[in-house]
Amino acid sequence: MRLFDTLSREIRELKPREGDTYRFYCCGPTVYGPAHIGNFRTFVLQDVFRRTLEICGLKTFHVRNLTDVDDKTIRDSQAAGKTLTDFTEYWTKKFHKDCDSLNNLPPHKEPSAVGHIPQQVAMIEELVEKGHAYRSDDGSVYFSVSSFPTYGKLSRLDQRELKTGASGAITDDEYEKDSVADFALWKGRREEDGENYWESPWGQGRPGWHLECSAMCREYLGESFDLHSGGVDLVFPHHENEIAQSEACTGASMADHWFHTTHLLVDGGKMSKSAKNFYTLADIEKAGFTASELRYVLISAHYRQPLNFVARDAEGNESFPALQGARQALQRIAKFEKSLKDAAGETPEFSYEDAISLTDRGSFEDAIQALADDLNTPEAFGRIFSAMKAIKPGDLKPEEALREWKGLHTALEAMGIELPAEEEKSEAPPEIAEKAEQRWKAKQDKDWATADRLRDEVLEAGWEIKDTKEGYELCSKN
RNA sequence: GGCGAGGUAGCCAAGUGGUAAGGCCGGGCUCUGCAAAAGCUCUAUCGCGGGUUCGAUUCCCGCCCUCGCCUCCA
Repeated sequence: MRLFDTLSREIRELKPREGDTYRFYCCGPTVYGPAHIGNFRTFVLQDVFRRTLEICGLKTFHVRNLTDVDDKTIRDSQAAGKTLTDFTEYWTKKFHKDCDSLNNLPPHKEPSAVGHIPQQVAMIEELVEKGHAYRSDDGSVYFSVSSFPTYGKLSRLDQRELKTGASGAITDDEYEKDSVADFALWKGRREEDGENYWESPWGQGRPGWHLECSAMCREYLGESFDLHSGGVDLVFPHHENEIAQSEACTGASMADHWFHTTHLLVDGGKMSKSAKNFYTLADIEKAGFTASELRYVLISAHYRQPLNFVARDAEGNESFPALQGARQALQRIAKFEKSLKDAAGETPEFSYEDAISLTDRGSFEDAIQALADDLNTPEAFGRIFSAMKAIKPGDLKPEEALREWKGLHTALEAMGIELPAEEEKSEAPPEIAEKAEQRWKAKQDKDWATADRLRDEVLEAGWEIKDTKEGYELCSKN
């Protein structure tokens, strides 16, 4: 598999450092509220990345952290009148439920910042010892950027002029540091932190944000590992600072490869609560769409391209045309899958593990290859649809149909796409079923006026009559 | 201001130095009493202006526009 590397700015072949297991770290969510669809673009893409690696024959070791202590978790837990732990556990559960709905494989390890305070403190001690960090008067400890000559290599900081405080986020009276570029490894306890503090050699306080990832990477993946991942916005400062901490501490190169996903836009603009275009999975489901349909949309653009999530139609109504399109496309694939299944006669159970071990993907090999080439999900979809067009299930021998069926499922598993279940045919209320039956009789008698009237009545009641070769079907419109 | 990404059909979105995948929507056709469903099929010269080249959407230069980052936002 090949993938673009942010550090070298090249598409590079992925090779595990050790054995046949690819070991990587993904920056996870800060659990202080529901994750939004932009967050999930990243987490879904990371999941497709992992699935592709595994289907390409590698084993993986996937670590993703939970940030459960920072300004926001402390602030919002206090506002909610809960302990930090109760508060973050609540949002962690929500996050896991959403990931599950979206069909993301759970990481092999999911460490949390609060669960790794000793490791973080130990790392700071090493950094202080080695002269890369200093304590300030308020009990905080800062990383000295000037002590780390290659600082900025990931974000090409050496080539930028930092506009100090351009984001408006610096409030330099809060903490005392030598240089604006320095960042906190440990934050001295403040009044507003309440009971959320830990003991350390520098007094009571809590770890800085960047540090947790460095400490947990080291704990579970060692000094050097295969790949580190996150959204583009993490390139600077978060990942830059992680590199500085880790490499200053261990002297070893932190990660061989850096994988960053570009942001999602909503209706061409940034998603924000004030613009009322801020969506969570719950919002999508409330609007009548499924997590699977959202997943389709989230991987419909290449990960290094901005993805424009269209929520409003040309009239400005919030009708989610992107999700409607996804629904149609998924239904088309589902129908094709059904026709392959019919042509094959019987089809076996086919799990993700089966997909990993399958070597003959038939006509869908091309789709897998598109994923293996810099995770080109839109190209993969294109190739799936092209293959579907080329295959005539009715003309295939059962064994050929089975082969294509397995190949299709493998391509879908690689992207984590779940097909919609077949439409419910029965379960219509008796009076609807009765009308449909009367309509069928009228049709047999060629009494078109009566037949059409009954069909319209049934339709108004929310059920659609579809004639088939043998008779008719009743489908719920809901 | 600095750095980065991007502008491809109504919408979404791949890709390529030799005249552009795929999906949605829409049109046409087939089938059907009609309809739905299904199948087939049609719809772009790639932001603008130069340059390099036999030839550029693809390379270079300039311009316009959009988006992101510039210290705790995936």
